[in-house]
Amino acid sequence: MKNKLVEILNKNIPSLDKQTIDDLIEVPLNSSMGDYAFPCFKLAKELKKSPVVIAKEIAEKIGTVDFIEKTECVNAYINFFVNKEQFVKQTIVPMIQQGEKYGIDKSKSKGNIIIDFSSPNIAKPFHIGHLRSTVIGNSLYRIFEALGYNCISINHLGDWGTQFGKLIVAYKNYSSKEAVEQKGIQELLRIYVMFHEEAEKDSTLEQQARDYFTKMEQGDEEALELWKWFKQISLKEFEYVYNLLDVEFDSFNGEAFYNDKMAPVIKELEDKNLIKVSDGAKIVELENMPPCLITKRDGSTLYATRDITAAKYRKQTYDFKKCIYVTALQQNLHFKQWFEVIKKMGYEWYKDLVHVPFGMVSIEAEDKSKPAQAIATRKGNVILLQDLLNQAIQKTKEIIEEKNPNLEDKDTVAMQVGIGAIIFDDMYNTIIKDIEFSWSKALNFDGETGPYVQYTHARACSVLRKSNIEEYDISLIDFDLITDEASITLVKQIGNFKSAINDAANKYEPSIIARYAVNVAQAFNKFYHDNAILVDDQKLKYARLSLVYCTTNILKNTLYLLGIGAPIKM
RNA sequence: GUACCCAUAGCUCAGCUGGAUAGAGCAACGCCCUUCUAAGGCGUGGGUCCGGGGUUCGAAUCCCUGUGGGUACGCCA
Repeated sequence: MKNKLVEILNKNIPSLDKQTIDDLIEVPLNSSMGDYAFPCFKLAKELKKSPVVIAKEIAEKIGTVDFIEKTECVNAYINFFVNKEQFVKQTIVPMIQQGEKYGIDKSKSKGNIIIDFSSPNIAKPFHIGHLRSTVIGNSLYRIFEALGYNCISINHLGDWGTQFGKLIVAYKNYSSKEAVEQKGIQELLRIYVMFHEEAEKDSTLEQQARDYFTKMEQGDEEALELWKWFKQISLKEFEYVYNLLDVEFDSFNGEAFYNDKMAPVIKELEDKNLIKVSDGAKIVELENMPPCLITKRDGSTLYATRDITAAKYRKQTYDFKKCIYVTALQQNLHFKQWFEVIKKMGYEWYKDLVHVPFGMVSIEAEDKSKPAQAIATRKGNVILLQDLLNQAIQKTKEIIEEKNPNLEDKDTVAMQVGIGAIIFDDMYNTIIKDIEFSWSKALNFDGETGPYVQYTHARACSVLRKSNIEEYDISLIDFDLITDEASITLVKQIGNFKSAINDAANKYEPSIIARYAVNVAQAFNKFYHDNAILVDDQKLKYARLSLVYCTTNILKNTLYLLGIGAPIKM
């Protein structure tokens, strides 16, 4: 409908092209100012007339058009009031025709996009700090897939480095096979912390750890066996969390995977004359930035070396359209640096490397007047993700017992809602913002929250269920029965679904989907409150139900895009 | 010291590539369940959009600058 308006305006304002007109058209917040509005300020200069006069002239030229009921000039704005029936029909018809698939293109025809996210360190517990990357990455995966891309999720595990030397030494000194098998990561963490405590007293420990890591790099069987074992134990525990969160990875190729692939890349950098030696380390000098370190004095590799190598490998393997890295903002410089190195190597695809940074998570101090505490695994100042999720599930169970004790399959619903609340909360704000974790806020399910959206969806499902209508026949819907303010607002909102997805993708910002979901839910709840749906008047009932049906699909899909389940009862 | 990020209601935040009276939620207070799920809806109060310049017909939005907070700056990741 907007397109048609653009056509008409374009005919009457030849000096502006369609794109410009399209950009200028606004949707007023208040419907008393029309459904679309065109501001004439920009035309004032070239026409050398007051914008108010221009607005009037254009409005007169346009005259009457079939789908526009009324045109009104307010100051320099031309406000268009569209024909409600046509507007509703054009919005709703494709949604009914495409059902659940509306707005979701699963063709995977637009090429490959890699999303590198979650990437926890092996042998350390999964805490709320890891949640953000996981949840944001997963959502971006689903968003880009909905736009027709083939997404590849890569968990770039932190599974290589001196820390594993430390772990081996710690294991040998302070633990046993039985203890690790029984207690898993908890035991690994315990001995890792112990190692650092002991290392302060015994300075030879650090050297022993480095030696063990060197052994690993040289392929020492005993060391590698232990490393593999630690990795396995960690992965098993991570799997548990990923299952709860409903996150899947196409690849777990972490840092260790690139161990034997870095030498050729270093050679390439040397061949291209990009390497300089500084204090024994190999570096690439950059403009307006500190240099990028490629190898240490002792010749061993660094973070950037592995990222550059991984990027090259991924380009060769997947020929990606984009490679997206979801990591904390603190790593900004690191990514800027090595992206620049890729550029200097002459690869045009450096443009397709995207860092999606997010803000820090800290933990609210018990005494709220004091500053929040940074997460510190070694100091024990952590909130384990498992604990958080379990608390959320528990809280949800209590609410269900109170509000809907006869609900069937309470456990499944409690899981979907409890976890949904946590996921939603993490992505409701612009991801760059820091989060100060607070139990009371995380477990609040009122207002703009995941459960609110889920609840709205369940409510809508309930109405559909009671209607006993399975399919909607467009030819039987009287669109002119949808006229009230609340209904029209709802139609406008659900009509924004596709642009919300595009917007979220362009900005790498899942919060746009989350906010959109709340907007739709609010519009639906208002509609639900104002309009009885299951009424005796069959025509009216059918028309309103068609709206409920579309809303249900939209809500379900917004939740899906965020990685959240949509229970049909709660 | 240099670079990057942030600053909007008591709190947490929206505000699209500048546009018509700056919006939600939480918290507070009041109202609405004999009607389709009250995890809901409605209402009230609450704002020098950090300060100062500039660009513009028009700035919370763009530019410059100052302040406050955060983060990062060669052998960790």
